[in-house]
Amino acid sequence: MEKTSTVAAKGRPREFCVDNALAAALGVFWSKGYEGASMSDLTEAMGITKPSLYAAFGNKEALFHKALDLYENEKLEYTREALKQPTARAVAEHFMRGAIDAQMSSCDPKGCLGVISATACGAEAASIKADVIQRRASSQAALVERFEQAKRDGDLPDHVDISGLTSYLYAILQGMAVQAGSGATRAELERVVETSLMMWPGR
Amino acid sequence: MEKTSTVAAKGRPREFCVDNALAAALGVFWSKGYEGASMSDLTEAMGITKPSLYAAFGNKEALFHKALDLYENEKLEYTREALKQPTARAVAEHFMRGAIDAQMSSCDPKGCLGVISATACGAEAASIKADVIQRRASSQAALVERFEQAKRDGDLPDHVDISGLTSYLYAILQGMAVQAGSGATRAELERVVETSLMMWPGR
DNA sequence: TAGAATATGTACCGGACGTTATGGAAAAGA
DNA sequence: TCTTTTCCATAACGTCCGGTACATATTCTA
Repeated sequence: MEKTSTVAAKGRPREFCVDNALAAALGVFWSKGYEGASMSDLTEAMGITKPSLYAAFGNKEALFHKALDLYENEKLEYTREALKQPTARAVAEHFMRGAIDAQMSSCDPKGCLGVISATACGAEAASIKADVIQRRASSQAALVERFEQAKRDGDLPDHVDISGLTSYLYAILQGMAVQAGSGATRAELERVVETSLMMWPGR
Repeated sequence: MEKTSTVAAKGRPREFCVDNALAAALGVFWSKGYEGASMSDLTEAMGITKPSLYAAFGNKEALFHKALDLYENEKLEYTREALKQPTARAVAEHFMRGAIDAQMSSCDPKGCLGVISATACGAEAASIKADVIQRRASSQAALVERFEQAKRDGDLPDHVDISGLTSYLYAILQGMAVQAGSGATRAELERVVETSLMMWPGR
């Protein structure tokens, strides 16, 4: 007796687009952080009232998790693209240049939502922080796997510490996010990338 | 008619040690961030009441700036020590190993107060963020100067982008702080440092 | 056309926040 | 001892927080 996703809704239809509202909420969380974003900030940016928000998304925390899903799917697509690059070096370069585009987009807040949410330290953000850290771990695991493949390909020297190299690359990405959030220019971040690539093994 | 800092205070002497209280406040800010630290958190950790806190430190923001002074003087001493190292590589290594000690001390909160405060995004933290960013800029300028000296010493190749190299090293340090605050182990951070040193030019 | 079901806007809840007024206790100088 | 100064403690202030009743409005089903 599963309800096939019928087109005809029962009651009064909502007057706002859930996807648009969620995108607006993501923008608020991204620029103000989880705790820094008040319900008033959110409802104002989303163009809805609080009861509508609670009816559609549950509560503030659930809204954040959904915004984080959207962030991963839309803004972090470059990370999945990066893993498909042919060499370890190209993977790293794609990661870093993609991070610049994502963190310095003129129409999005600066910095990385993951870094912002993981360094937010309030008590109420504990579950938020845990979610972000877990997502990062699985993303990092994928990169480890990619680098191990690179080593099998003879693309990375045998003596390389894969886990260390992965954490190292992530550290650069996170540091770039910190700097992007602190007012760094795109040119400055590009010089960080150039410097990193200068040091990267091979070529 | 300047009042020489007389030893004899007029009225009733305060019953708590200002330095100890400030150190306790630093611990709270460090682990909870500026906005995450409530006045109740602070007064409880400092062992004083709110009126005492306001009388001695002004308000929450002034207390934070003084805690930040203490943090720079005590916990970031290794950065000034690092600049005295003989080679650019030794400077970088001292920075990174010092960062591990500072960010992973067993008796201090994990991570870096500067990174935490710069990524805190609430509206009330704007002045806090500006202060932290400004301090970081002057610290970074000192490292640029040190690397320029290294270039003059023939210690860094001429083609190196000093500013890029500095931002790159800071990015690694900031990324390590993010990871330290996210539950990374000391061993993991040490592998980041080893990887970074593996790639560092020279030796 | 009645009724069920859902969305909306207003107005409000208890609680935590940073900050301060008040009142009394304690220690210094006279 | 008296005055002055500064301290400590309680309790309250006004404001904002996340979250919610309530009544009204709009759609579908029957």
